Amino acid sequence: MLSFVASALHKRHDGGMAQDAPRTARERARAEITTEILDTARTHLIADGAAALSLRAVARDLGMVSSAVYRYVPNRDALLTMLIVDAYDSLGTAVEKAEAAIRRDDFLGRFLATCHAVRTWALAHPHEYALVYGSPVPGYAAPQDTIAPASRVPVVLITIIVDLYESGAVVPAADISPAVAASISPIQSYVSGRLPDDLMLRGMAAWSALFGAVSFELYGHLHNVVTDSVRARKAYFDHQMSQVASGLGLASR
Amino acid sequence: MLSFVASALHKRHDGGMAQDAPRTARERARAEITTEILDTARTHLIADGAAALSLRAVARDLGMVSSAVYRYVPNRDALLTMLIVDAYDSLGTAVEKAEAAIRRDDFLGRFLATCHAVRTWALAHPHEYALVYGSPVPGYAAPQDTIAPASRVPVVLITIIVDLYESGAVVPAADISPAVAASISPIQSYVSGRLPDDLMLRGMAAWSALFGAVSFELYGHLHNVVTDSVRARKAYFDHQMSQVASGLGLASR
DNA sequence: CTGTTGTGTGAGCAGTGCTCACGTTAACCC
DNA sequence: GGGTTAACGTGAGCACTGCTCACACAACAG
Repeated sequence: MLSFVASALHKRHDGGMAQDAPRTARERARAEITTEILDTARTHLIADGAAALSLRAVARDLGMVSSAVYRYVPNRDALLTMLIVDAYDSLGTAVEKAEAAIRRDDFLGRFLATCHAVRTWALAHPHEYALVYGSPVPGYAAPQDTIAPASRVPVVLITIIVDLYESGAVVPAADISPAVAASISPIQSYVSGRLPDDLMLRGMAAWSALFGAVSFELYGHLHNVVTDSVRARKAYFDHQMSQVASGLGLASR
Repeated sequence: MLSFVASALHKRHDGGMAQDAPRTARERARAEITTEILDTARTHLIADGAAALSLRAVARDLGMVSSAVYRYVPNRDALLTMLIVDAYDSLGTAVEKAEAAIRRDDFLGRFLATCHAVRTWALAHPHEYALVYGSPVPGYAAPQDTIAPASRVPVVLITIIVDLYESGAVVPAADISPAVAASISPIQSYVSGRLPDDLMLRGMAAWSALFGAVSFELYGHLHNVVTDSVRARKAYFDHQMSQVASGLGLASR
């Protein structure tokens, strides 16, 4: 189940959230106003995208003066970071929920459910997807707070592959070159080498292909390439992900 | 060779470029200043990214007043569009050149050369790559001028696959569902059905996987996943693209 | 030579992120 | 309760952005 991975990844996150509820009126107000700021910021993000998100506009909507929001948010970048964490978490829960609904021994089904959940979420939240998987704003370095929520989808994917591997349904190739094996040591240390290099690499290829496909569709690169009706787009995506699945060793059907 | 595709795609482009040289002094000056604006804009883009590109700053660098550049460029979006076309063309020539250097019957070599050229160009021009393959700015619709330069890389990939197919080295599967086949009718009409649906779909998967991998690396999603030394990143990419190639029916070695 | 058309100028509008001195007000300690 | 401290809200202000407009001037066409 790889629960050890999930717990390790969420430790910091849960720890930060586990602060007891605010006691004084001021702390209550601060927490409330902070979430109000985040909510209206998210509304603006959804409506107009990250580039158009203005701190002053958020302040206006909340009936406060622009400089007042700086009591709650250090600067615009920090606001965006909070929205990034939000988006990762929103995608993460959507994917986890969809994947959990599939019978545990239906590995292909679990993989495809994950893919569909990612695409569906992305189509429903294009600006949030772009904020997270699009080009990072210049000079912006992803802070520590984002890495735990960001790894929720990869954890789901890895878990599926670990389960698949431990079921014995797939035999990994052994001939991975040392240089390639060394290159993925960071991620391998997360799962404590429970997954053979070959399978880990194939999983990462699937991960990369999944988000590549979603990004292409969302950013308009399929224009004049794939018919842009909802049905056609879905049929195309389904087929491509089945193809990716077979590359993972998941028999189609 | 698919030259009919290339010529069809570049017709509009060449047609637009084929205007005779400016005659009057005024026209000469206009052309010269326009390219000067584009050049310094590109310099700013390379240095600070698209979001930080300021029309006023470009004007300052050129020693002219900000409102003067509006005589040459309708607005900021148009400037960005010109830079997008530039970037597509820069990537396109880099890829075409790298692919052309490989023996024509070495299909795997041609594919890998294409992949490497894309990655190398992207690493050398991160901001231009992000402008083109990153999240589109909100409310921005890719204008007609960009589609021809944008298709240069896909044309290279398709050409490789057509050559591979016509060599008889790969046999396509026939059982593509009608819905999936219909979904790719736009791109199939470009190559006039010269490629079986199965191979076209596998080519598009490769295309999508290639840019997915490059984007992940460039946008920092491999952080804490793949060792971030140049060697490791290259080894990882090489392996993943070989994997993609074998999905295309290109025997690895 | 005269009119038209393209080009450069500077002021100006509306908006942005962010800072700062200034009162106010709530929480805390004694 | 009284006094101190720290958080909070305010409005002005700086430097910047995209973009428009009336105006002056130079180059071109007739």
